[in-house]
Amino acid sequence: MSRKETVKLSKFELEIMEILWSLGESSVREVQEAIQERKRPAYTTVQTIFSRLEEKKAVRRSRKIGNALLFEPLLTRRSVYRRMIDDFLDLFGGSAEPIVAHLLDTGKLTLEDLKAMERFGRNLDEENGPDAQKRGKRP
Amino acid sequence: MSRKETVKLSKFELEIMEILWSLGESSVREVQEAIQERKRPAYTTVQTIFSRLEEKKAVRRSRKIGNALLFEPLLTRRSVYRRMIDDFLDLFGGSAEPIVAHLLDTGKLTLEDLKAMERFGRNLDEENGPDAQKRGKRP
DNA sequence: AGCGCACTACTACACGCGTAGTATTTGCAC
DNA sequence: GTGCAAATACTACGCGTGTAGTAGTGCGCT
Repeated sequence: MSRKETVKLSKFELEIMEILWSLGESSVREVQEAIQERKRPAYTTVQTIFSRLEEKKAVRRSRKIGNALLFEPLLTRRSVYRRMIDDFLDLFGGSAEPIVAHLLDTGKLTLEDLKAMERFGRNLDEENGPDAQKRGKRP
Repeated sequence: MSRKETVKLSKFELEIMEILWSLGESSVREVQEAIQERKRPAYTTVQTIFSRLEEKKAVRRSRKIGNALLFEPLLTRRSVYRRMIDDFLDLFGGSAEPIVAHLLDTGKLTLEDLKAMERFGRNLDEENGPDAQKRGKRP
């Protein structure tokens, strides 16, 4: 029953995954440089996160280019979001009401948005592949 | 700009606050015993959380009954929820869309719910007071 | 007035996470 | 084939959090 399939990711780990999802298979360097300069951590810090993501089976070494490893995501954005949202809802006893109330309250969401969303379903990514449409494997 | 007025609470701290909000001014013992037996931690564990909540100015010692301190919340549920939800949304780049999509997706929320909520506004607590309607201060 | 039980105060510890340094390896250019 | 620049591997540390033990104190009953 309980969604335990997908491991829990920390805030920073999620950020790395987010970049991996958008770039697809990438090196540590590429990911590090994709982080906004203002909050870009040391190279080794990003490396550490990759190790942890590896332990968690959230990414895997896909291949090696020169002396650099390339990593690819093993989890989909969708599954990770599911897990995060479910965990979050649990904080409120599983009820979505407080969240939605707040969203409506602060104007972050309107009934119109909802109707629109229902009209033409979801736009989260599909179950597989990086969301970068085309980006041939670099040689 | 940024909602920094209200401090960040951990999962367990939130649970304690939740109980405090529903019971109003209470002792450590009362709160500890209000936790479902299955996951009830040691008395001193609850005490520790109270200390931390005190440091964070989330509660304060209101008075003393016998040798026991009574605590009362200093934050409203509403303000804490705001903070939590805003923090959470930030994880998704501030967009509510993935969350709502997921909620609709999993049936945790329907358009009907939304319409109902809009029809007769919010039912989070008002800006002050415990939400236990009547419960005279015990002598 | 004395004593015990409950409560408070203080201390501890392990684990996750953000953060990064140092040491070791290795591909590549010459 | 040798050396360098860059990458990897390993180690470290401080803070937050969940968890609780122990030492000290004081209210209330007899």
